[in-house]
Amino acid sequence: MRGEPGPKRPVTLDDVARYAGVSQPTASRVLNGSARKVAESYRQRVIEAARELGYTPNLPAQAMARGTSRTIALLVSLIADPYFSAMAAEIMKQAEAVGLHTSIAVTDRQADRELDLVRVLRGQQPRAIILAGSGYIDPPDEQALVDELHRYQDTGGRVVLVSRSDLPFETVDFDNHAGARQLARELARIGYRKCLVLGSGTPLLSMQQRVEGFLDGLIEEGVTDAADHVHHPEFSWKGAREFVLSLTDDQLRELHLVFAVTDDMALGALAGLRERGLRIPEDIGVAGFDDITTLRDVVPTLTTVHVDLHTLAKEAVHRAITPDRDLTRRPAPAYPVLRASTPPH
Amino acid sequence: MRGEPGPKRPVTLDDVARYAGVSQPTASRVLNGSARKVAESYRQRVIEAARELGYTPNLPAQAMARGTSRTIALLVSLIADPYFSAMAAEIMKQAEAVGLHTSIAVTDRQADRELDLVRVLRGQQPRAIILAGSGYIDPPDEQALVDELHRYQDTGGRVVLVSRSDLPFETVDFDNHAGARQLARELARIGYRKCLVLGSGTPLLSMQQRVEGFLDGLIEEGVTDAADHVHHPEFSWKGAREFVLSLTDDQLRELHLVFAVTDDMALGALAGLRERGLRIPEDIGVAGFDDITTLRDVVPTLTTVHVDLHTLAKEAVHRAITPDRDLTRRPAPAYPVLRASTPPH
DNA sequence: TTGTACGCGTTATCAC
DNA sequence: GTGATAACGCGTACAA
Repeated sequence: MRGEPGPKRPVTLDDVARYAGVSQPTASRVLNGSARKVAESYRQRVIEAARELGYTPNLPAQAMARGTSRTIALLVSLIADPYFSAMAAEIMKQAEAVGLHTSIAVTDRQADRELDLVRVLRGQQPRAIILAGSGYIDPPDEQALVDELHRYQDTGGRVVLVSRSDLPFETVDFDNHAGARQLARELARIGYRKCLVLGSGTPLLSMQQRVEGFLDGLIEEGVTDAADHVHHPEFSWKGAREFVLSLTDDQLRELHLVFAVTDDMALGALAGLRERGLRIPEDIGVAGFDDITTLRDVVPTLTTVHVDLHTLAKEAVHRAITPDRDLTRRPAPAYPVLRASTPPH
Repeated sequence: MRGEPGPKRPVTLDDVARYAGVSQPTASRVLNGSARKVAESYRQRVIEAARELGYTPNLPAQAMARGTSRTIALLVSLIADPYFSAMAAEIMKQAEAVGLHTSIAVTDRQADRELDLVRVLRGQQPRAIILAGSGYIDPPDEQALVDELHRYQDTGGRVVLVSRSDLPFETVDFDNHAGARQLARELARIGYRKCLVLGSGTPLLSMQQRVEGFLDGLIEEGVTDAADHVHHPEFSWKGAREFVLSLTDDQLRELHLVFAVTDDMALGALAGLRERGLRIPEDIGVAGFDDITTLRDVVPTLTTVHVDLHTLAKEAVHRAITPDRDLTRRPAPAYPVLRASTPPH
């Protein structure tokens, strides 16, 4: 049975020390300190006492005493999104691998929330702040955000941008251009030439790189009018679908392929194309970018560009904990994966 | 240009107070305290000083001084999973609505990690610990976990289980039984009678409730041999697919429907059925449970049981911050949504 | 209403 | 090696 429900005081290092019959600093050295210059007999007693009392270090207290925490703060725009949740999971895993906990905050795509959250996160005294992804509904008050991050940086914090570069801080990203270019070349080689390219209505460098990479790839394969078919609908499943629905039958009929800069948009386009009575892939091919895992059950399986999240996350965490600013940009690999949505044309 | 890169000290409340020409407690009262008994003139000066200096409260310090933080800790088994990420997002949103930040940790389905993480989370001194979802690869050392959580509870922390009830703590869950029962009744009414039921190989109460609800629903509609077709493959997409692949053609042919206790498993079954040459829904219907949003692009659209995440998350957060233990169990709604994967049979 | 003094749990700097 | 003692930034009795 449980004891009295009256909230007791948590077990502190002091309790452990007293219980073990040593001084509190000694207990600290055994349990949390690095230099192990404690007699083995004391050592054992302290460890035993901690175990018996169920001691857990008070992290806030440690953070304050040390002046730094073992936490990295992660700011993502969405979490209930397969792409961002995969990204968050990978970053958390990498952080864990180097002994860091991760605190996540979600902006929900609102730029003003981003500023507030950075402020809060900064208050957590994290080792680094990682801002992943972007895409806003309202235009960001960039200057205020930059100021806030600079203040954080000035106090020794590290700021790392993942898959975005709209702010003047270190960035890690995929090789968007190469991935899209390679995809375009492979598709062109199997007969896809008339391609509709759906970029992002929101100006995002990563997405622009994907558009340009795709166009460059087509041009290299001799497709000359590629740039004529680039559009920038709203950056979402909905936006892509609605754009496709807005096309005329004639416009649709002459297309070989729709390439969207994200899988999400590609699926929106796919939904729209089907609503217009087109069969995928018999009448028109569809390709995306990201290779979201949860799309394995979509039929037909989607041709896309696989991005190496693992490498990206590793690089991001590496930069988050490495003080010297090695500005060598090593984009994470991205390579095309051709599937059923784009059979040879 | 940035100033000297030499890490400066973060701005403290003391700095703000000095800058504003007031004492530190006064600054505290203005910026963080609740009772607003500060002269308006001082008030203004403090706020202005804080703004100019870019002050952010040191959360660890606040937590220590107050003895409690404004954080709730969330422990989920997976984050790169549409179901859990949706759950996490909703819980975070609800927490935010009551002014609480959320700290997420991921067990990656390893029970031993769960114990470690609870220990770490406890160290954060959160207001509450919410454990969402379950499903382990290795069997949990339940007693150690329970002890750890009890210690936390004894110091005034709150423990809330979401969608699991394998531990002796407050639980919030969906109305699994009613949702599955209703689904079964609706399906039976449109002709589905020979139903294969895929439960969870891992013993989980929620999943068992779904199985029983479904069977009860069938029985109410006059299907008598319902219980004969219940199986418990590994609790995953893979497990469901492999189970379906292990069936004989004869067994498959006589089925009208496959019901799996999660959408994830339903899709695994669907993949397996297709590999066996069956057309969905012409040859056999498929239904799941959860109504994962990201499945909107699956063809045919999946019949499932929609779960009201919003209500569940709200209830979970409510319990996490409400001291009195109101043990009235109010399961969150779950109701069937019939889609293309189960046309009238 | 405002300021002084102290405590929160921990680490770090010292003497011993 | 070990143990006093002083920080760390903030909240809060208490006194003024």
